[in-house]
Amino acid sequence: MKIAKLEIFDTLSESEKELDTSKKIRIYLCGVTVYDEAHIGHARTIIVFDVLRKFLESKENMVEFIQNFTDVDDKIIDRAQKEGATAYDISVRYIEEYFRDFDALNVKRATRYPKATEHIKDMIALIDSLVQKKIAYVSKNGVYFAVSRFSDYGKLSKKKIDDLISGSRVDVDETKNDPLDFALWKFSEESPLWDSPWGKGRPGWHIECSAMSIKYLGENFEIHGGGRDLIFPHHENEIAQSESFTSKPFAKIWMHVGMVTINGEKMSKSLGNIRTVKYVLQKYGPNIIRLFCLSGHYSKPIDYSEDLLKENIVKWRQVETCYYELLLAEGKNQSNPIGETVLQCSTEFDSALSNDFNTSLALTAFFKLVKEINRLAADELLSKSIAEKAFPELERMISVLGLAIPKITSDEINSINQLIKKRESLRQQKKYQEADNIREQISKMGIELIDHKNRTAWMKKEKIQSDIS
RNA sequence: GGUGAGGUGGCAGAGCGGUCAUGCGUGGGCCUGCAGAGCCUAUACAAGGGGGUUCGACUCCCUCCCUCACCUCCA
Repeated sequence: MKIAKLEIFDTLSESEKELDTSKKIRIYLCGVTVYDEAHIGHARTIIVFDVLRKFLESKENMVEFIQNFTDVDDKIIDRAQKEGATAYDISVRYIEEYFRDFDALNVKRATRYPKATEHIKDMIALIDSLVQKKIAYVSKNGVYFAVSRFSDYGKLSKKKIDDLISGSRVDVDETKNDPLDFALWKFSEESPLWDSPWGKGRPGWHIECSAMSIKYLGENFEIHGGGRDLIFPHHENEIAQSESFTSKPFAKIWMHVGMVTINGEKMSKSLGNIRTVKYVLQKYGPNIIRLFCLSGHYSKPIDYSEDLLKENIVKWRQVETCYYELLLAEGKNQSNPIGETVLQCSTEFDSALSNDFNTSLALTAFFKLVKEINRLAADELLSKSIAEKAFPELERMISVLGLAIPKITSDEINSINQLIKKRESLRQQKKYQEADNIREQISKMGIELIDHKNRTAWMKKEKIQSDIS
């Protein structure tokens, strides 16, 4: 079933804009510069877009999702020099690390991950066109985009050129015609470098996204996204380059994700307050991180704290319980006390996400269903037939949110069932100590028993290091 | 200084011109051999300050205060 109407707040027009879902939805997300470990700030942006994409796909939309790797950059070169490695070595290493982290976070791989270094020709072609149009000029240190030649400059970040100049902290560079002009191509004699019609060197940062998004998604695609901190100058410059090149509006919707803060301050390497994805993954696992990252509206900042992460452990346990209660439900029950709730929660879930992608409200709907199922389960009102109604919808929400229930094998199931039987008979004989020993034994397999009045259910618990219980 | 986003109960966090979600936490009770899960119930002056509009504002307008982000690289 397709979504009736999906609206996303567009930074450029400062209003909610309807996403055209009549055909393939093209999304370009500015990815990471691969010079170091990814942190939770990166993770939030990428998880938000991952859920957006999964939501769209769950609604039968075709999505083409492109996320770049910036693999040529001053930071990469610095890092390489420090380590006596090549820039290439560094970027290859951190791309590998990237996939290790984000596969573990259950992020679906993008349609493709273009790299800057593999698109030098496309960038040169774009720059060349701008030079021909006299929108870019060749100077002593490189090729620059002349901001004065693009009258809409500042439209995305709502900045006025005069304000930018007066408040500017940019180093005065006499070789530029205007302090605001930015580099499209930087001359250099040191590796990594490529030939260009203007001289050896490497591309500026912004041009890669213009070149690659246009190449893979066309000149006017649906959504261009990234962290809020990219609005200026990165996305502003992309607009200037791209629209000067194509003479068409660039992305239809600009979607920006709020920063992850820590003690109220932006998480960033330069402030030295980052928590790497690896660190948090090890302590909390992917599901807790995802619930945390989706707990507030994507456009607002979210403050990292271990207390909040821990709060999500409780919630995650409820999801696991719910999943297994449905999985193991048995027996017949004519009445269906849950059909309405399922439909209602499902509708609320979709409408929350359709209304500027409100994951916070969507989670409320999701947990409403989870709690209702758990309540029925506790009262032994779940039956196979009810489970069959609720399960697909629950699984759909779980998969849209990108959560992953720990898998269980049929061998495990068999041995668990046997142990439960044994424990049951011991309990009937009131041999509680022995029964508890078996519960302990099962618990070591990562299984928690849930005693109901007439039968014992169980669930497989994800191992979470920071879970005190 | 400029631009933008915010300030909601112990914490997190939505929506909304009128009945102020929801979750976590906390108190009491129930269920259980115990534990977990679950249930019932209670809990909070909730809205940064001050004006205004309105029959009525947390929600609209003005003003002041505060926080954060961007203006250099940044998701």
